[in-house]
Parts: sequence; C-alpha cells; structure tokens
Amino acid sequence: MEDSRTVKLSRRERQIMDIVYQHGRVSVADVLKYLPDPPSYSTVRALLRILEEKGYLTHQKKGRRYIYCPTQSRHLAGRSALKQIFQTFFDRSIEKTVMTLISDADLSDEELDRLSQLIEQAKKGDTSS
Amino acid sequence: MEDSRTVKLSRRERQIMDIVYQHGRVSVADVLKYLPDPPSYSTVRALLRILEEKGYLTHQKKGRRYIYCPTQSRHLAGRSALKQIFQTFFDRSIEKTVMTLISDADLSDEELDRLSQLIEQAKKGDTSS
DNA sequence: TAATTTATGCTAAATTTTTAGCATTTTCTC
DNA sequence: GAGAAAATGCTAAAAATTTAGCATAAATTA
Repeated sequence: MEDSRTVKLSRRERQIMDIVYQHGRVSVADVLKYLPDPPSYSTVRALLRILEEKGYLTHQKKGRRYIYCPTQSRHLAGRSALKQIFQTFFDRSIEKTVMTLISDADLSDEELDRLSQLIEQAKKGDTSS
Repeated sequence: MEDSRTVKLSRRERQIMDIVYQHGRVSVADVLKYLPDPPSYSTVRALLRILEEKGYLTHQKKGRRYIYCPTQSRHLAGRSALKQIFQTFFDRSIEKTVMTLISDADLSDEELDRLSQLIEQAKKGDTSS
C-alpha cells in the first residue's frame, strides 16, 4: 500500500505527474493544455514548483521558459504503478492481469504472435528488464 | 486522463478504496488495520461515509457493525485502472506492459505455459472478458 | 531604447480534505 | 432491566491542497 501512486501526492499533483509521464517533458503551457479541468496558469506553475520541491520533478531553462521532467525514470514509475494495480485488483495474478489486458485490447494476430514470442523468450530464462 | 483513479478521489479516499478492492468487504476496523498511517476510528468512519455519499461504496449492517463493499465491480475497476497505467507509462503498448509484468515476476515454466495457452485462445477469437 | 509580450517569484485567500470529539443508539451480559 | 461495551451520527476545527493576483524579470520588436 506504500506506493508512489497513493502516497504523498494529492489529486492535482497525481494528474500532473501522469501528464508528465505521458509526455516526457512539459512546459507549463503543456500541462495546462492537457489538464482535464484546467485552473489558471499560475496555479499550474505553483503545482509544478511544489512537485519539484517534493523531488518528483526537475526543470531546465529552455529559452525563456521552464521545461519540467520527472526525476524517476518512466520505466521504474510504470513498474511500481503496475505492481500496485496488480496487487489491488488482480490477486497478484499475472495471468488475470494479462488476460484483462488482452481481452480489452482486441489484438491482431501479429500482435498476439509477438506476445507469444515474448513469453517463449521468458521461458528461455531471458527475463532481463 | 478522466479516470476513476485520478479524478474525484482524494488521497485518503483512494487509499481506502484500494483496501476495499483488495479485501472485498471491510469493516471500519479492517480499514483502520490496513491503512498505512492510521488516523482515528471516527476519521475512518467519516471517510467511509463520504465514499458512500459519493457512490463508491455501499454498506450492509452485519450484526452491530457496518460492512462496506464497492459499488463498481472489482473487475471493472481493475480494467479501468489498468487502462490508465497502460496509457500513462507504456505508450498504449500491450507488449511493453506485458513485458514489464513478466520480467518483474520471475514466473515458473508452468505459469509461462498457461500464459501461452491464454494467448493461443485469444488467437482463436476467444476474447470474451 | 521604449513598449509589449511572455515568462517566473511570491503571497495570501478560498476550498477541500482530514481529523477528532461528543452524543446517541444498539447489543451483550449480568 | 440496568450497566457496560461497542458500534454509528453528527458537527466543527485543523491541516493540506488548490487557486488567483500582483510584482518582477527577460526577451522581442518596432
């Protein structure tokens, strides 16, 4: 339960972090654009500053504006988010989770083949992330 | 971005909903027990009442105590949570998502075989959820 | 270089969330 | 049935989050 998606971040902060992870690098204007129910410009700036204070973001100056990036890698953050879901909703069962992913996606045969290959590789002990 | 995990619920509410989904049916005492940094008994009661007002929970009287259950099915909630993760962190790629699940899990050969079968079935058009 | 535009810095108010405490009800036990 | 125990109902205070607005700085442009 002590996971980065439920602990420490407020709702707005969570929304913003999701946007950052979805887009990689964002300006204030980007966040504003992607927020579902956008508040004012200075509100977004304040939230970004707070997230930076909390250590979730850093920024670089690009021309006259700030560009914000996550401090934790997307891959790591994704893993931990996935773990949380998997524990909460799928009884820690990989099968149930994969099943849900697949049945919702309506995959093509090629895609299914690639998944098969992935699993074959895992069987050969190639589980490097 | 308009997903049930990021919208509407505060952090405490989210924590509690996760506990409810993990355990199915809970009493106030259960929630208190599972909350990472538990507040007082009446605090938890208040939160459960609010979640019920918002429509996320219902309760039945069991003996002298209330037992709370989610209104939305676990499966549905899991799907929507998964979708969110998958969009935010994995470029909407089933492969990337499954890959991460598998590589973190260190599955046995039997489990991998069952996954293969799952995919074979999907290939035959059996994608009923 | 002066005016305009577009950014950030900071502060404080408004709102929402989180919390505790007292009153009341119900159940159990003697 | 009286008292104790264990639950909920309700209310309001405390804390945290979310917001806007004014001041300021940098860059562009005319």
